[in-house]
Amino acid sequence: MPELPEVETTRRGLYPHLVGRRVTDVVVRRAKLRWPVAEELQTVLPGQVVNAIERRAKYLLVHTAAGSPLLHLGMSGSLRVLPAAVKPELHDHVDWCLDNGHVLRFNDPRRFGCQLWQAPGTLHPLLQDLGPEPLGDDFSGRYLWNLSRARKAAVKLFLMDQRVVVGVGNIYAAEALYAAGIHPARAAGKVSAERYDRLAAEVRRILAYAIERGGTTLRDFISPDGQPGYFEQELFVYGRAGEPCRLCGGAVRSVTLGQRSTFYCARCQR
DNA sequence: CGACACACCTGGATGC
DNA sequence: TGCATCCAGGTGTGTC
Repeated sequence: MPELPEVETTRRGLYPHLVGRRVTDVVVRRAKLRWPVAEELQTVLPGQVVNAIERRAKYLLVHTAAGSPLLHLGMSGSLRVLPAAVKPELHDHVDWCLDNGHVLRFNDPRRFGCQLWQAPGTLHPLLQDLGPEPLGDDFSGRYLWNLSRARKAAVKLFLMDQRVVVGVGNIYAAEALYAAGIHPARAAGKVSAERYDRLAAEVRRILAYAIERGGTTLRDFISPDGQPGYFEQELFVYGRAGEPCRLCGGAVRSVTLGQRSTFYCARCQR
């Protein structure tokens, strides 16, 4: 369930358990993730102390003096810190053994995630073409408007393009467009500056709110429990095809855009 | 470049 | 109950 809020929640949850800890060993049970687990995870990481955990887009960078593991959770990945004695289960692909008797355990049924390596002083190629952080100062309605002028693609696909802005996945793209009153299939180049201002504001508001709500799942990193509960109740359109729009009562519709399900209200979004 | 289809993988829900 | 089909929160890659 990793969209940007979940990745940020993961970062915050891992921070107190990892920073200052030494990695003593790395156990790879299944190396074949989206890409093979980087060799450096086993040849360089053991012995290193974690200095910080950074999030860039939906990636996590675990900084050490010798380099930084670059992690992505894909569609189904999760990271937890557990006592080393807890037996690994199906799809627990990688363990980082820590110097306090715990392990950082990576579980990912679909294996779309990855564990790569960024050498000190370099920027990993996967991070090179990313757009601005949606919660940062470089992201604004004006920025979106400027970049979109010649674009014919649907505004939803534009918003989900990680070169345009990072971190907006299928759920939050639908929710932000709904909140901004913009039809997801509208050509990106035909959205006005004013409406992009609204859209940028809604993206920020919704992501920030979700991160705030994600905070309640921090305990999961020690004792796994249920899923974060914020979305089911708080989504306005995502996954609600056929159900009434919470504002106008009209039926929420579903269409496919860019091979992804897209939900919207035809009355509230133009 | 931009736009788009496809690929990667497993599991859960649904339908017959 | 068993089996086929469809769908899922991401994103790099290849083609036009």
